[in-house]
Amino acid sequence: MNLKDLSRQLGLSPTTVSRALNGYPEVSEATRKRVVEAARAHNYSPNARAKSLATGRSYAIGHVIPLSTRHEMVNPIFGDFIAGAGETYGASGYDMLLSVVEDGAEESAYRSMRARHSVDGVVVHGPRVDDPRITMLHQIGLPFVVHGRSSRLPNDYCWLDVNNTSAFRRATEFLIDLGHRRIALVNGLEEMDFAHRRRQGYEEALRGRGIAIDPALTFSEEMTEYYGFRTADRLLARDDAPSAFLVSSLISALGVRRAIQARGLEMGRDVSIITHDDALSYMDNGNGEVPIFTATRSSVRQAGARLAQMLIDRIEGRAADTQQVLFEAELRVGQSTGPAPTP
Amino acid sequence: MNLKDLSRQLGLSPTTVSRALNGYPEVSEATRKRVVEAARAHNYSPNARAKSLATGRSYAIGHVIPLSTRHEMVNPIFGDFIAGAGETYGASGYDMLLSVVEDGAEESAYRSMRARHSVDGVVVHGPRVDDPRITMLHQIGLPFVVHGRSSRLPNDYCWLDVNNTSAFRRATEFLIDLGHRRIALVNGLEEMDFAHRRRQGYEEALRGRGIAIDPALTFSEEMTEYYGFRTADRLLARDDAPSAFLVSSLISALGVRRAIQARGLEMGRDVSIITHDDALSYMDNGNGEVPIFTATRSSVRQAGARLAQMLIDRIEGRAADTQQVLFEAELRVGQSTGPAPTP
DNA sequence: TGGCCCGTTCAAAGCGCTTTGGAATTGAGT
DNA sequence: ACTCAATTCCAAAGCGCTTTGAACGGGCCA
Repeated sequence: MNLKDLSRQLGLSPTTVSRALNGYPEVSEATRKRVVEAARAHNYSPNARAKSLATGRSYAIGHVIPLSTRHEMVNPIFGDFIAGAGETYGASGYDMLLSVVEDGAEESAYRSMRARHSVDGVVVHGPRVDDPRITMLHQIGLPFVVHGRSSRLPNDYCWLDVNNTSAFRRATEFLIDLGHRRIALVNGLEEMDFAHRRRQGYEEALRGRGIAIDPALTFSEEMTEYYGFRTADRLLARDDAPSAFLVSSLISALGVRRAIQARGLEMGRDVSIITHDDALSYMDNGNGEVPIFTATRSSVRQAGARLAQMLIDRIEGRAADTQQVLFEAELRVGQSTGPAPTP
Repeated sequence: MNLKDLSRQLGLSPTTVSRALNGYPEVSEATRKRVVEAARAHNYSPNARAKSLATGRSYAIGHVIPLSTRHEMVNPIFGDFIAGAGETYGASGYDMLLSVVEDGAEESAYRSMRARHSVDGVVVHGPRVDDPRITMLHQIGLPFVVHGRSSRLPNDYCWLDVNNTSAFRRATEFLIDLGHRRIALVNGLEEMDFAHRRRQGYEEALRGRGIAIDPALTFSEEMTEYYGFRTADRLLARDDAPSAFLVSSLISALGVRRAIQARGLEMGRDVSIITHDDALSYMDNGNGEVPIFTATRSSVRQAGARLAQMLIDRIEGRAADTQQVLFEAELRVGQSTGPAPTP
């Protein structure tokens, strides 16, 4: 069933039927009603390809995700982000086009989406401190929004970010207030902007309280469970072991906890942990009761929903080209922190 | 830059240029070369919408995922599955269209994809024991493949599944061989086909060895960390606590381990665990060395890649409509299992 | 030299929709 | 009765591509 068939059945021209369905005013309410009902009865939806060819709009948003596990995207938070964005897309009638590419092929993927007119805009995931994709997208004129920011670039694009610096500054200060002096930072890859900013927050807090920064206590890697375990395990073996860990991911925090427990120590008494928590649906950190981990928390799913809305608003001309939204993470105190043990 | 522009620049007709780029034989190698180079030089890719309108093919595959967390999709394994499928799509020139929908709206999402001609086929995720989507897709004639199976339906569709029954049978037998008699089953939702089959395997093994099935030891819920913790915590408080746990998800297994350790017990000595392991990229269960958990293991990413290939082969007419692939899970012995403690 | 075939190119139609620029109908105003 | 504007509808062009059917030369054979 296509437009022509439908219009023939109704004894109307395709023009009128199209207008009736798209809410144009040049058609009487009586005919509109007749048309809409017939469309539903025959289960008619316009051919999306034809429609988009005619309108020049594709009603689709592109997401390019690199394959490599070095990157933080094909990873636990991805599903939740997509769920949030997908919610928004569904409500606004957009499709989501996912493109999984080899590392380094991201730029050409964006170019291809542009050349083939397959999307109206794209979402940039996992920006680096100095991310070439952003300047490139500007150049080729493909509307985009960024999940996160790129510190070293001019701040003239559209982004949504968590205030990573303040979150980790507050978390560090919280630990210092509890008497901790040796605080390890188990960070993500610091070429990633979020990790870079988290380190800044950590360092600001230490400097602010006149505590020297010990490079032997800071780590930057891909955030697996094993990374958390291995790092904590080695540190705890030392004489000058840290009394607290600040961790960038709940997954890695699980590893840190495992290392602590493997040594017969107790989390929250012998060793404290604060982790960042993306509020993932399946990793609920305490399930509404007292959280297991004290955490800086911000829902990545909500971020996805909001960011998608920003992009659509921009595409449809309802919003400026440089909306910027900063979420503040909440510091939720759980069972994993306590006063620093006296030596 | 479109076909017309490009052909004008070359002094050729659009026909010839199109044929040159699509590898048709009616064009001399000299012109083909000239055309291909010009296309690259001008960074030309055909407008995907126009192309698909003309060919009737869309070169896109649809994935519909329900929002609800009751379902197992917007969840840890989703990212890995997509990564695998995306790999295949990329290699074959297909796009992936993701549609996130309210629970229960899945069928209408498929219908809409069909009516709007926005995909050439779809992947069905998380089939129930008796899944209406499968019969519906048959009816509307949209090519599809299923990740998993639907036990109670005629077996005449295209699927790829892990042999869940045999995996859990073997795992159970392994525990029995170690002397365990009270084995708890911490399963996923048993309306889901995979969980249903896992229970079958578990029961077959017990029956085969003449061990009575204790309903008080089997559980069926959404597989969160907290579910594992809570379930194990309660069971271990009992006088007749199980000596082993068979768990359907690594995430929940983490919760079980936490409960064990919280009681000062040791995993692998006091209490054994076997879990299913989807070989997720960021949850590496032992990192190449001795696995932490003894596990039935099967890569969900590989499943995604293979299943995508099956669908494409089918769409392009290279394969039968009812290919069926059964992966056997590998039983990897790790540190979480040991002989049953003597009471 | 005429006729035929092959290799190469092209003009034009068509995919299913939107949208421009009328055309037909109606009703009110004078 | 006639004009004019508003209302309601339509024919046709166009979006950028593929594909059918035909044209055009040149080489080859008789």
